[in-house]
Amino acid sequence: MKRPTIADIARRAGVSKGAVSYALNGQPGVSEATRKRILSIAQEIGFNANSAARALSGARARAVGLTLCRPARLLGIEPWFMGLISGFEAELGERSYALTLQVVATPEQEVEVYRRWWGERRIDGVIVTDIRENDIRIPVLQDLQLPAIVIGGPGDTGPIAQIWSDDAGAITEAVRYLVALGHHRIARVSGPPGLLHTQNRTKAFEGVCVSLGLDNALTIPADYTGEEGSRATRRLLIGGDKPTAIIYDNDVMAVAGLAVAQEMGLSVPGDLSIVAWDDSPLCSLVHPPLTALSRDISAYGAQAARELLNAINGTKVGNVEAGRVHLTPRGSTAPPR
Amino acid sequence: MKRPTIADIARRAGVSKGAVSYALNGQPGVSEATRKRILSIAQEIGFNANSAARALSGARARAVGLTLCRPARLLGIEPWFMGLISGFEAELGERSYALTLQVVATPEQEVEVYRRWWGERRIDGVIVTDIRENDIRIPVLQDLQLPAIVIGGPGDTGPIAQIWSDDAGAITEAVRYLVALGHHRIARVSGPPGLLHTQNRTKAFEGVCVSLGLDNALTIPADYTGEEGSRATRRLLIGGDKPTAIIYDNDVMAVAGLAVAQEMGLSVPGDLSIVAWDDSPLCSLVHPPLTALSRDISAYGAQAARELLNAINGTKVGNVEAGRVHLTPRGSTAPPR
DNA sequence: GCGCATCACTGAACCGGGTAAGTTGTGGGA
DNA sequence: TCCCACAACTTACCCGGTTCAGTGATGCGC
Repeated sequence: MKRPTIADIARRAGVSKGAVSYALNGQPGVSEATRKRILSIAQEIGFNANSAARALSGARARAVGLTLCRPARLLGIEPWFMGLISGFEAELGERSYALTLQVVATPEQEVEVYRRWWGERRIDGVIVTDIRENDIRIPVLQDLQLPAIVIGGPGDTGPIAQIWSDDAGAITEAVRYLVALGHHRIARVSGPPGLLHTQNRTKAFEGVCVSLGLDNALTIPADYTGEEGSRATRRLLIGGDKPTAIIYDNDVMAVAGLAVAQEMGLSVPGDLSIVAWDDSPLCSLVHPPLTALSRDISAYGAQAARELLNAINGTKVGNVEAGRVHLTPRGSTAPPR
Repeated sequence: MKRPTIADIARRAGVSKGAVSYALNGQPGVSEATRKRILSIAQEIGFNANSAARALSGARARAVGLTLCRPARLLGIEPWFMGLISGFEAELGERSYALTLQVVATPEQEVEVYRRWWGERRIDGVIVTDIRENDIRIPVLQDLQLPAIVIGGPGDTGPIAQIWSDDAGAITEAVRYLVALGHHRIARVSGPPGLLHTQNRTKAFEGVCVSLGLDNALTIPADYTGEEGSRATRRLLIGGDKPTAIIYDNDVMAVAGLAVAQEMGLSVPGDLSIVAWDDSPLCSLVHPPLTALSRDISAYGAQAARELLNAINGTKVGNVEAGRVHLTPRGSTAPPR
């Protein structure tokens, strides 16, 4: 089955290729009558512009790239990325941009993928996640002049726009809530300490604990996986000065923490309160359902996609804060016994 | 920053564009010495072939497409798709094929996406999941002559190759295991009844139950979400003739079922044994960890990608069965009280 | 020494859209 | 009546690879 081209349309409409191109792209240079005729022929024969030809003639590839840099076993379970992806899609699909995905193991590989994509002209821009301090990807993107949007921050990303959510406000709300319930010994199991938003959260957590007079606020670093979440939880719960509440930096670790508590015969929330950062269906799935810091990840992704498309189209893009994070209390938090 | 092209390489090497193309693609027509010179220049200036130009000149787009047709809230949490994706990637990345993703709401939209991709020459082939009886996508793919591989089956997909895992063998193993533990009343909570592999599993489940003399084997249809998993579990557990073991068609519903049991004060595995189909980190995350029917989803995805690439390259592809499914006993199964 | 095959390359035509520059045809104003 | 402006096109070239038909030069057998 031969794919229809603008030449086919031109032949049937009795005009030149150029006229068809103008008509299809809403450019001036054709009469309204001709434009209508051309559009209806295009519709009739099911015409879709060859994306390669379009991309080749200086225009856009009409695709954006996303690299996923997580170990495979975590990728599957963490709802975060899929939430983001479905948010991107909602926005990209509408403007018929495609999303190109690549799973990588290290930031170095990520840089290589960016370079290749750029060289191949495969994409018009990229979405950058899991930003670190002095992230090696930033200078490369600047060098390639590849439009980009950074998810996570705030931090120093030079001219590349960022979008972030109010981590400090969120953790303040969570700690205040736990304190209001009567908790004094609150611990936190964090994500990878190299990540910028982990650092921001840690700073904020320590700040609010000091300001509320909690002196033994402890953050144990982990890596978002269930294994490390369990390990960190065990470490916290076998100590003498056990916390009565733990805040986890993602849902997976929180669920793992809940399992450890149950396994050790502790009652949740009686003996231990649990708060998960980033709500997801996972949190409501377990028993008791987990109190969580919720934000609309899909909307977050959609906003990021919009900003990226703006950056691609040359609109000046500033740093933006995404929608608010709020605490969703569920069964995993209560006053300590 | 200007992207290097083969013309740049040609100029520096003092040969024609054509010679460079032959050299880079390992075609005959250039001497070994010239080829080496050209390759080293390409390396030096960081050349990457423009994918649009390549795709335009009759060659491949070097990309494959995957549509995800699940409600957004399920997409995020079900590890299955991400497992598949990371498997595809492992294979595709090696041959520098890109993966293009699109989230859709209905099979009709999926068909439209296929048509658009094909018209735009954006992809060389597609991976089709969640196959149904008389699936509307099959005739469209045949019509477009778009290379494809169907994940799931076996079933009638005409000339399009399929890859599936041994569902019948798996469920037989699970039921035999539960019977050996002493269970007589075994129920199952299935995925959407419209899906081909749900039907295959249901048929096999009923078959093995009859052959083992279990007369009240009940399958309650659900849709893979936690909500429906909970609902189905409640329905099973409030009846008079309660099952002592439940097999769930995915991990999410199994975890939801576990939560319902705990909420109702039932002990797992004392009062109720639980088996999850498709193992994932989620199963080991909860307490007690779930006995599961494990298969290497990532390897499954990798194999599917290989088959698809074969189909794209015109190699005859037959239907294949993926690696074995095996039972991984964990803490959620025990003899009934 | 001649003819012929082979090698190593060149030149040019494609692929299918985008777009600048050129060409009509028409109407209006002076 | 002539000139000019403008709409409504057409023509031709561009993007950057791939590929096929040619073209010298070389080697080899007889």
